[in-house]
Amino acid sequence: MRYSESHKQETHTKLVKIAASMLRDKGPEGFAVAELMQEAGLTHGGFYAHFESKEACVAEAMREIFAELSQRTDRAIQGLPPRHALATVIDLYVSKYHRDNADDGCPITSLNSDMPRQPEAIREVFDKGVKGMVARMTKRLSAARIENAESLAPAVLSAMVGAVSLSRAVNDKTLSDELLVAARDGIKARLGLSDATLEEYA
Amino acid sequence: MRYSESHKQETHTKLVKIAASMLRDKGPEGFAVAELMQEAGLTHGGFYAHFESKEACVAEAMREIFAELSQRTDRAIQGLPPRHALATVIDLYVSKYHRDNADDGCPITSLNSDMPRQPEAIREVFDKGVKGMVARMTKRLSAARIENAESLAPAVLSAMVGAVSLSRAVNDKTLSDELLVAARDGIKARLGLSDATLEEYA
DNA sequence: TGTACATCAGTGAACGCGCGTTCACTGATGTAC
DNA sequence: TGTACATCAGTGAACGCGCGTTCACTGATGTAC
Repeated sequence: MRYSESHKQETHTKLVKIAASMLRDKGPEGFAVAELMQEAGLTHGGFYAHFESKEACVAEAMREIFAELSQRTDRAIQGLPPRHALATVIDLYVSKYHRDNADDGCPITSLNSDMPRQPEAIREVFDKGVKGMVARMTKRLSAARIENAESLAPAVLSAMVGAVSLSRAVNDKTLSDELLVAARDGIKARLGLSDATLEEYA
Repeated sequence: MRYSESHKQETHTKLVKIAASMLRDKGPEGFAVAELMQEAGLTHGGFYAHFESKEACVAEAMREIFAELSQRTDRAIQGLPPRHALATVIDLYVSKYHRDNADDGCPITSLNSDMPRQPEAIREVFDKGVKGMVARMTKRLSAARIENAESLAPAVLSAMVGAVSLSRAVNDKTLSDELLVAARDGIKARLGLSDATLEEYA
């Protein structure tokens, strides 16, 4: 059963990664321990060699997701001028890809209405994630020389979250597409980031 | 066990009302049939004299909620001039009361991240509710003489939803309050509905 | 270098529990005579 | 008007099921001698 010295670590990483996908796709109560273990090619009993409880697993997965997402976004806008960087962050978040791939997306969007029903430990991880995103948004707005960055950041973030959440919640494809595009354009327009304006500053 | 002729109807109405609260408070999987019946002073077996299944009960409750909310909003802005009416709708929706009383609020906010995991029948009811709200928002924007009402309506609605959802999802009271106020002011500012502007047009 | 043993990631049966649903039943009512 | 009966909203025990968690176990590995 044992393979190499670092084998447990590798298995653990794999489990967290799978949990991170399932958590966002099916919600905290929507995926089962047995299902997660099966996906990793293991049996359900082994779960408790890696996590104290399902709750602890969810918390760890959520921490990992927020960290990964932050890095991925930084990478995507690396080297871009501030206004383009900001527009890119919005375009990436309020996108069809994000809407259609919840398992690879932001937990704020996929889990927001689950959070009020979650235990304290999980809510704390979520809060840290939100605070991080607000802080980074504030920096990006400032860098793009947009006024009132501090009060605008939470407004912009919640508009982004609402747009993707609602476009996912809706079953009608046409309505969903409309919502997504209208919301994205609305947010960018409010920040003076319409495509024409971007060219101007490029 | 029988009381009056209309007794079943009364019981049914009461059950739908309780289900409507529990649905928004705890989510579609978060409340149990037995819990609902107990709340109504009945035993769980009687549930199936009123509903074909739990799913049917959730669908009916959601239809009822959307209808009730629409009427309540219309009543709240009755007689107000268009711009004040619009500002009032936003103030009522993006409010601490709405954040703190999910069981009495809008299902779009309390159930958005549950919807992708729900059966078709429930998603259809949800879609109808969203379409109704978008249509009414469009009318209100037009009445307030705001341009591009049709493309702005879904953007405004999703910003409102995102604001309340996120302020609920967050556990930290200070952060939650900040998010709520920042988002509400942002939406109103974008529509030229800041308090000063309202006075001007009053 | 070769052998005996301790370790512990992973196995798989079993647990208690809450869930949605079923069903034989009860008994107050409205109706037929 | 008084009596016998059909109705059906509501009762409560029981069902099968999936869940998170526990636990005695296995067997390849690293280590002690």
